[in-house]
Amino acid sequence: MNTDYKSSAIERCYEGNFSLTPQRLMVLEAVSEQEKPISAYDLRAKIKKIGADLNIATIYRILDFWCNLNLVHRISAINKFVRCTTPEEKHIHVINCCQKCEDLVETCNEAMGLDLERGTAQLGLSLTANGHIEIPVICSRCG
Amino acid sequence: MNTDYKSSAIERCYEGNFSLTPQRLMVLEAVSEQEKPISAYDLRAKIKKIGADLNIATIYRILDFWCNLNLVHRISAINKFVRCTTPEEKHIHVINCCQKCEDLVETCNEAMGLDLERGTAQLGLSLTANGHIEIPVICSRCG
DNA sequence: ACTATTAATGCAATAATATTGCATTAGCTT
DNA sequence: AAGCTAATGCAATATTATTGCATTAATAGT
Repeated sequence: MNTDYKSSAIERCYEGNFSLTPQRLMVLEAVSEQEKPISAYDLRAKIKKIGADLNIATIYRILDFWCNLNLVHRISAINKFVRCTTPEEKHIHVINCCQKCEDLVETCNEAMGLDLERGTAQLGLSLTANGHIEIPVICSRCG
Repeated sequence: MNTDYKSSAIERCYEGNFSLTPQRLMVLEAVSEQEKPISAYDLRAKIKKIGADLNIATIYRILDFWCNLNLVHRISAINKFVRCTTPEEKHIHVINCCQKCEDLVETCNEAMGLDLERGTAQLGLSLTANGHIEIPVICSRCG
């Protein structure tokens, strides 16, 4: 877990008055070590290897916690979780997820975000601030 | 199930040389009667009420079939299925799904589609033709 | 019409994902 | 230290989805 990432976590917990418990930190570490999205159960197994045995409900609750702080994203197309690679920014998180290899590229494409915002506004809808957008793609390696 | 929808179904089966079996039609009917997304299990229950008892595996397989023909979309954010409301068009399907009530608005916003395509291309990725994009929104009623 | 072949469905078990309610523990506040 | 609240533990269960193999239906070739 790089410094920026950890400091983002500390900062957001501080701002929101949430406690940065050992379990929460452990889950965040484990997620952030991964390049690719990981399932809640696999994450649990991974954490078990380093000696801690968290109940699956705890795992889900903690993942949920970090998702709300936007430090983790749930990739619903594949029911897996991944660290946010642009935690320092307040923006619309656009996540390009390869349909074949599950590699992903997260961007903070301003134009894309604005276009989406405009598009939804035209329909009388509002883009949810905290959500992220998943784009199904084929990456260069798989294409 | 309106006429356009049914004719799209017939046409696509014909073109792809797929058979339009009673079960497939039954599932398509049941999905298309719904405004809101419905889960595979609820769909099964619904079909059961009108006298047919399809195994859950069959339900999934058939939903998958229609998803591939783009007449049904799987809304992965909520693990539910919904009829495509713009079946006649070949375009990028943009589905705005309300985070609260699960109401959705499907559009074929050209600008949005093009912008997404451009955005992914810039990253060396290609938007998958058959995929759809889910946009998390809050609808006017829930906002 | 008959047979061979393939596609679709049935069936049952099971895998994978996620949530619930309540008990317990940990961390703050006074 | 006592009281309060938030977090976690625990176990059961709900929900979603897939698998392998058997059976049936549809199709094509003769």
